[in-house]
Amino acid sequence: MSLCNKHETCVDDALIKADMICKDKGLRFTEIRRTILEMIWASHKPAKAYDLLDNLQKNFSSARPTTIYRSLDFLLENGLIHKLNSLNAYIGCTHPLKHHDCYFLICSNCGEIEEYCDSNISDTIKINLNKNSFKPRKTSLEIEGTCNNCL
Amino acid sequence: MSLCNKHETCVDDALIKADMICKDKGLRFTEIRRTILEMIWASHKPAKAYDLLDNLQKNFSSARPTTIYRSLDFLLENGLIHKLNSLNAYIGCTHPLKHHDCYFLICSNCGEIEEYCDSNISDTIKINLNKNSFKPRKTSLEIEGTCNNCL
DNA sequence: ATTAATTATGTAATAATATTGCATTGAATA
DNA sequence: TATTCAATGCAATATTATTACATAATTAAT
Repeated sequence: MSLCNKHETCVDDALIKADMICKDKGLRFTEIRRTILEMIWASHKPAKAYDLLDNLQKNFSSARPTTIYRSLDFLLENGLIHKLNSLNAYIGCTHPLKHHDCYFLICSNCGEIEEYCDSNISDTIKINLNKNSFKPRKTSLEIEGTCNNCL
Repeated sequence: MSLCNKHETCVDDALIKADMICKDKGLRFTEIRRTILEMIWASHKPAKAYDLLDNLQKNFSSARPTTIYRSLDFLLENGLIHKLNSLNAYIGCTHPLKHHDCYFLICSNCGEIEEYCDSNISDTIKINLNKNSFKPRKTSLEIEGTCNNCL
């Protein structure tokens, strides 16, 4: 939690942004989807699908794995969350409006994730892919290590 | 297969290198481990654990999921293969001797993987992590897109 | 307003990926 | 040869994710 210095507001911010984005795109931000996004934002730790399911079932007793995965797909497709492939886990996107490439610093000591967007890195990758004539669609960069706080 | 222009020898090369590395480090490169590495190298497509299992059982009928995962762990730990987190699949390492950071170009059209190692990218990442005082241990960079050949 | 079309959810089953724990075998070492 | 440690055998189970088909809710068309 330490890397978030305004956790009281960051969840609300995320939900408000999500509302805007969905309204804008004519998407249905249903109660289930909203609840799942809220649960994901509740910590800065990566959320696991079946933990989300357990939680969701407190309010939506009919929830099943599909319920979760369908909502996760929705949230992923619309840039509201990211999947951390190396952890099979999901985390809220901090900038769903102006979406550019971003990567993740995963602290294996405290479990905290930092979404870090740096155009230097994206640019370097782009330049080198051009050299290699590869046309990228989706980049996943996950760096496991020890964070600032834990050092 | 197209990106490999000497497939007859590349599998053998990989096995010879693996032999050397294991001998050097005093590791036991058992028949099972060798067979699995060979199966992984048989294509430049990512190998799935349970496909490897099916294959392995032809020669080692007692093979079970643990058999595979234990060998995959061995091969991963010793830098002989990589795991592609975004695909839950495994691929041979092209330079197990001089190991530096490397990343993967995944063509979603033909399924081919290219292991691409570029110090520009690793350096840029390192510099930016230093700025951020994060101490990296393991970097996973996977780029999905369309390869040279398929364009 | 009513119907039709589309999207979201309910529900069950199952697939795909991976791990745990304990027993046994085999290789290396003392 | 006895001992130790590493590798494998084996069963069970945990974790992650998808498929298929039915029903309900929302939106769009008439």
